[in-house]
Amino acid sequence: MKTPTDASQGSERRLTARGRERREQLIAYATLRFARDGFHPTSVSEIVDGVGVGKGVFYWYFASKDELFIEILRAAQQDLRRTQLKAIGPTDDPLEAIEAGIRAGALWMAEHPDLRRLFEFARTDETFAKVMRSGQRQLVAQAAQRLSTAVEHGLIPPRDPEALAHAILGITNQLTMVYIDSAQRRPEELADLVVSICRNGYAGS
Amino acid sequence: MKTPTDASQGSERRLTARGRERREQLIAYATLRFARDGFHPTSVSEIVDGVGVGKGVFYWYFASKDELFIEILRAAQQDLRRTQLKAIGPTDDPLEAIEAGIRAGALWMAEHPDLRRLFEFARTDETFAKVMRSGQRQLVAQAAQRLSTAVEHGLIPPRDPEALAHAILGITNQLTMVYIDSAQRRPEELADLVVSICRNGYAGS
Amino acid sequence: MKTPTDASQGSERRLTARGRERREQLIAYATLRFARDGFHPTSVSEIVDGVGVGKGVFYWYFASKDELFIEILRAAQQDLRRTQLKAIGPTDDPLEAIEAGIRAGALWMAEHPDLRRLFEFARTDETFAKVMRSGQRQLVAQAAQRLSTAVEHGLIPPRDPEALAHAILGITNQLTMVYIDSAQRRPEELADLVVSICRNGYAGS
Amino acid sequence: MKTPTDASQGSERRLTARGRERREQLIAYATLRFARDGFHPTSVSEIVDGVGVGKGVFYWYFASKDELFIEILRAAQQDLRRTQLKAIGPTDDPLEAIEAGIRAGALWMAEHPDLRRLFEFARTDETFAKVMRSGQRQLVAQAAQRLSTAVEHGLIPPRDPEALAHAILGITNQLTMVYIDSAQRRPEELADLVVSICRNGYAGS
DNA sequence: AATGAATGAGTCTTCATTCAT
DNA sequence: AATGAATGAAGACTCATTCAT
Repeated sequence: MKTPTDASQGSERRLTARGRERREQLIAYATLRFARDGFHPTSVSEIVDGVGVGKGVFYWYFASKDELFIEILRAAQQDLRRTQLKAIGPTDDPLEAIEAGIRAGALWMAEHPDLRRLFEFARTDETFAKVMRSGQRQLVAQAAQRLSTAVEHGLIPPRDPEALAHAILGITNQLTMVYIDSAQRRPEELADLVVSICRNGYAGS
Repeated sequence: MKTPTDASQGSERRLTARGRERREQLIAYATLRFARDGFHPTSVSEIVDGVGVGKGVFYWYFASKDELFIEILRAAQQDLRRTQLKAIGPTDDPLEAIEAGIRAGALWMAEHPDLRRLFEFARTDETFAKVMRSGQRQLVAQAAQRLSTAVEHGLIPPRDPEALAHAILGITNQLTMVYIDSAQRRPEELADLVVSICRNGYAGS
Repeated sequence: MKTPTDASQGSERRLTARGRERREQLIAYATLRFARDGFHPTSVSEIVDGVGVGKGVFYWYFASKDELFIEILRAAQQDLRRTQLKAIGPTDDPLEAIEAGIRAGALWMAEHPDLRRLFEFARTDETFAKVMRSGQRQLVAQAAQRLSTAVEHGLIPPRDPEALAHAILGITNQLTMVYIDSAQRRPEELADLVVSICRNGYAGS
Repeated sequence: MKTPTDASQGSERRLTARGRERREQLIAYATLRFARDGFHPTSVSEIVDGVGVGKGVFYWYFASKDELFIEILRAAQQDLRRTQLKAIGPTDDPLEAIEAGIRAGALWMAEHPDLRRLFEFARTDETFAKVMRSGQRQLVAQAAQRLSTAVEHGLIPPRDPEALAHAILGITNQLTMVYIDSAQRRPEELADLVVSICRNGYAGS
């Protein structure tokens, strides 16, 4: 019925330099607050007040609170994937690639505790779980691919590569959450720990 | 003229049989809805409507929505711990105990997908994270204790037992989430998978 | 997704005597304000403030502002139809019935200027036009039926009875609007005038 | 720097050819949307988006949304009156003039369904009712004048000419609304129907 | 124990309008 | 002439909680 206005259009509106800045400012501040207080408990009012702009500004840049959150999630997922790919680089050794991937993932999580929290919440809210599943699928597929190759080359015992990939994800999430949020370990230490446990489990040599 | 202390006191009020039933009914329905739609998106109105009672009933049995949720969380955590302890039984073999604990944990998660989802959300909301941390601390302590023993006995290589415990938790959560919610594996299969990966990691024999 | 709450249920909720009173009070005041200031310009806040209750009360009794308006329209249309039928009574003479119908319609409009204004607006807003069309269809059908009978009996010259019914409606609306809102004529006078013009047009004897 | 009087002055600013075009474009599109969706539900944003210009443009050409609407109404009323006068031409026969006026009015309404809808709404909103009343007064006065003459010449039975004029208006509005919006009759047919009913009522020969 | 009614702060969102460029 | 950005009051509606009965 109604022609959508403002940011509600599917395509992004053309923004000036100042506009792009404002947008980033809003995203940054919202990320902070969503991570600290939760998505639902953080109101749009608090966000615009925190940034020091009028309420309309928010809706000039984002179609809704949900859309902003989804955008944050998407960008973060993409950044994680890219960081990981860059870290792995052009290796031929599958085991090396796997380890590099795990390490890069753990480091990213350690260095982006806010985004990690958002991921965690998003998985629990059906509105955002969809987005998370799609992103996670890609992440897991990448890892599973490399694990599969390693199995074929006889470098690791045969086991469901997808399950392994998920296990790695679970370990990374949990250890990052516990040891980074409590500041008990530095990112590099943490990454080493994650790699070691992923590789050997509790009984491995 | 009755003193309207209601449920606000920490101690539970004395309830008739019917009262206890009502209370359970409310808890059960709320758990369902919190798991399906999320805690914040589910209103008290929806809960009482779903159960078919007036709004006052809710506040007769629970001091607040938050308190109800906390109670659900506490009871679930306790049930998980007890289930695990019972499954382990009076073994002397640390390795056996560890495996039994992991298996029991995975099974419990697989059989209580709603509660698992609530756990997941609760960890992301500062209001409930406190409760979760305390419960998780106990769970991890139990596991770490056994892992520590196994290390002392030379049954497994020396590694930070607490980190291992967390890793086990992470693997269990992640694999249960993925494979149970998507109905891809039966609980027992899933438990085997979790045990196997926890023990060996991806590279272990 | 969400189970509807409060008045959003299709069926009316069970109300106490006090509740029914409140409801009527809200309807009466809203009718007044919608008629005086227009539907869109009248906010729900103004309505509850005018009645002296909290904002939630409105949504306890009505699912939305739109629904309240539709209910007002429906009730008014029904009242008009019933008033007209009662006024016509069990006549055998078609001409008499037609005249009685016109007179009753004009009187009702003259005595309910607020509702007449609401009708007028409702016809111009696609959200409510549907409701209006359905009510008007019934009204016109009743009149057309009687006109058709009169034609068959040779009491009036043959002309499209439905068109005649609409013409009667148009005359009634317009003359009531002009002469009642400006207080230039009393309802009975007005009704006589409407009947006379409907019967003869400008050139008829 | 220029004094930013903009369109706020009563007198129109001097516009270039391109400017005049833009203005007409905005008026045309706004008319469309106001008629289709209603005045209140159509936002200025939607209008400028629909035309494909920035928001400032609107306020360059019009002092406000209300003013734009009033201008549309005024222009339409003027066009209707002029069309009617031109159709009547320099007749001496009052009856012929009356009929020509009715026919021209009905035709105009049939050919401008959007404007007819706007008229209808405008009458129900106190902000615009003033404008409508003034325009309608002129229209009715013209018709009443001719009816009065016809009465004096003994061409039609004596009846309040102003009331007759309003009745004609009511019939025209109602029949146009019903039969044009539903596309059941062509404008010329409709005009014939209106003339016939206005002349004879339902009982006239 | 339980209900219907009520509260009112708070939520997200819209929108007419203005302004700097 | 025109644009993107900004304002902020106002809008409809929600909801945890309380209260009288």
